Parts: sequence; structure tokens; C-alpha cells
Amino acid sequence: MALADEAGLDGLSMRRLATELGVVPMALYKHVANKDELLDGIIDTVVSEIDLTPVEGDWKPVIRGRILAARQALLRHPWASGAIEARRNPTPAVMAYLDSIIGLFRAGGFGVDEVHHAIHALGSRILGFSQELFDDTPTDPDAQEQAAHAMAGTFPWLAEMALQVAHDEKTVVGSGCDDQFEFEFALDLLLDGFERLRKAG
Amino acid sequence: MALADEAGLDGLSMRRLATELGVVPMALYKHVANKDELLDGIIDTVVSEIDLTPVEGDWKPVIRGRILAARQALLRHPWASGAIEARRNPTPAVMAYLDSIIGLFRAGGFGVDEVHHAIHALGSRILGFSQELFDDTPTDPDAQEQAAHAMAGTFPWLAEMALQVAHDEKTVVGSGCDDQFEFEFALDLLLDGFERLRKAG
DNA sequence: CTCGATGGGTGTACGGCGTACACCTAGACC
DNA sequence: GGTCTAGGTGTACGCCGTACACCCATCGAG
Repeated sequence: MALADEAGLDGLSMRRLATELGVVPMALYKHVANKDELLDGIIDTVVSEIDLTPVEGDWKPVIRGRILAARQALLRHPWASGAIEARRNPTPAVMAYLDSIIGLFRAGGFGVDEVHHAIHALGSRILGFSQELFDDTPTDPDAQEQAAHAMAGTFPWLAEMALQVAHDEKTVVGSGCDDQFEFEFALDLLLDGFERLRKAG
Repeated sequence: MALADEAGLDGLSMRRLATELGVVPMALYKHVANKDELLDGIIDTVVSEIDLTPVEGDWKPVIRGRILAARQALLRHPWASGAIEARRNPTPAVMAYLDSIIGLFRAGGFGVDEVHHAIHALGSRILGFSQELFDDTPTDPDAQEQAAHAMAGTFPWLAEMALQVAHDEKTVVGSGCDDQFEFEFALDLLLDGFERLRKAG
């Protein structure tokens, strides 16, 4: 049923998925009320991949690990994070995940208010634009460098950063922005911040 | 043209917008190549509302102010942030905004790498779910409290937090989650983190 | 063994979407 | 007056989600 995770496509749906299953579109409606419900379903199966089994240890590494696990699950299904955000009310599995995170904070000695703020901080996108603002499709560094030079006049600082990235790409192996690193960087920054607040508070 | 900011609706478009302008749908295509280009257009007009005029002062309050200004602009047009995120490449105005932020960091003494990480941190949604995970449509506290109790069994920690929020709503005026406060909380946490890194760095 | 109910698949149809293509018109400019 | 062109028009196509009516195979009750 929710094995509809299949062909891994996102923007395409319902009629398409039906034919993919060798069935007429309307047949799907015998299993789900509408498309949203179907999406809720597959979202839940993805989120359920996150390992929520209790772990012993200090709150910080434990929470860190769980969030990174969630990230891994979402990375396995690139369309998922977008789908989750588009939903107006969270699905049960999402609730369960959130609940587990909150529980870890509470067990770590945080007060309810503190956790509340922490959850918001972890969930908010400060710039209002998401991390994937630039699609990090790996273009070759030289083209990137050229583009950077081209916009040096209008967007000097952006260009500077882009050049640095292009440079790194040519010297070190791997793609310019190490997304994983960036993610952990921001995560640790926040976790450290929470810790300081707790000690201070 | 981009005065299409009009009726403030989002999910509806093109044909709809055409009739709204008293014109046949295809007429729009004499001004924009396709719907995406139109969206890019209105996104740019929204983002252009952000005041990017140079400001004197310490980097932290200046950046803080600019980001909060951006937030105000996006809050004025609730559909905008979603639209921006959905776009694959940023529009010029978005680039200009990013550039200005990067510039402020650089002027504040940050190195290129540091700024790079900072930008990523500011832009990422750590949980993978956005802040508006729960639509904060103001429901009455009692109903909320009841719902919280109902899920206390399955999601104890979530319920605990929800109860606290419901309680606050009844005692203090204003809505339970002060979004503005939460936003500034996360923002300051990150800014403080950046500062410490720079001093350590 | 018949019979009704029921779960799942089918076919047709509607209204909405974005947009390709060919056409028309009113002014601007030589 | 003749040409060019920017902008508006009409028709049509293929996609989408889904409402509604139908059909059939299985199965438990009588």
C-alpha cells in the first residue's frame, strides 16, 4: 500500500501512480479518501524510518544523534521534506518524532518553556529561505568560478563566497558545500546555545 | 504589472488572475513567459521591500535588524516565504538581500568561510520541518487543552508542552506561541554563537 | 445452495489548470 | 498610406483531482 514510495518521483501523481500500479486512477480512491491522505500516508512511512528507540547518555549527543538520524531518513527521500512542510497538520509519525525529541530535552533537565523555545529554534528557518536556496547540483568549478566573476559587480560578497567555494572544489575533493558539515555546524551551534542557556537559566 | 500582489491569494492563479484584471488568460503571456516567471516577478517585488540601505554600527545589531526587516516583509505577504522556497534558483532581489547580509558579516570581521557557515546556519531548518509546523491558527485554549489531554497517552511530552501553552494563553494576553519572540530567540542564539566562534576562531 | 452484502476495480464525465498557436487590432513611425 | 509591432483574443490540447454509477468476485448466513 504505502509501498507507493516506488519510482521515487514527486511532482507526479495519482493518475500516474495508478498506471504505475497497472490500475485505473479511480481504484486508488478505494484505499484513500483523497490525494492529501495518500501523501500523509507515504510521509508517515518515511518518517517512521527514523529510529526512535530510547538511548542512554547525555542529552546533547543523544538528541544530536536522533536529529541526524531524521536527516538521514529525509535525505533518503528528497521529496519528503518538501511534502512534510506543505502539510498543514503533522502526521502521527511526525508527532511521534517531535515528541521523542521533546522527551529527550525534558529528560536532559530542560524546563517546558526552554524546550518550547528550543523546538521552535530548531524548526525555524531564520532567513526565511531554506538551505537548499541554491540547488547544489554539482556544476563544474570553472563554470561556477566564471559565473561568480560575472556577478562580482552586482553582488560582490556573494561572488566572493562563490569564488571561495569554487576554489575549494578544485583543491579538496568533494563538493563545494559539504551539506552534512553545514547541517551539523548549525545544529551544534544551537545545541551549544541551549546548553549555555540552561546553565545560565 | 507586478501590482499583481493584489487579492493576496496564493493557491489561485493565471486564469484567475487574468479575470481579476478583466482580461483573457493568454494576454498575460504577452508580459511573462510562463507562470514561474510571473511568480519570480512578484517575489522580487516583495523581497525588494526589504530595506537594504547601509547602516552604521556593530555588526550584530545591524544584521539582526536587517533580518528582522526581512521577516517583516515576508510576514506582510504570508504566501511569499513558501513561494520563495519552492523556487529552484533565487531571484535577483533575493540575491541582493543575501549579498547585503554577507556583506554585513564581512564588514564585521568575519572570514569568508565563517560567513559561509553562518549563512547556511541561518538558512537551514534543522528539524527539516518548518516553524509553522502547527498552524498557529488561534483556537480557544480550552479546546486546545482538551486536545492535549487526549494525546497525553500517546505523545506525553508534546501534550505537556501543549498544556503549558494553553495555560499561558489563558493567563497572559496574546497568543500562546509568540512567534516574534521565538524567531528572535533562535536568531539571537545563532548570532551569539557566531560571535563566540569568531572570538575563538 | 442460494442470497445478499461488501471490498475492490472500471468507465465516463466535469471543471480546473498551464499554455501552444493563429488571429486581430490600435497606435507609432517612416 | 503603409508597415511594424505591442498587446489583447479565441480555440484547443493534455494534464490534473475526483464525483458518480456500475460491475464482479468472494464469503458468511440462512
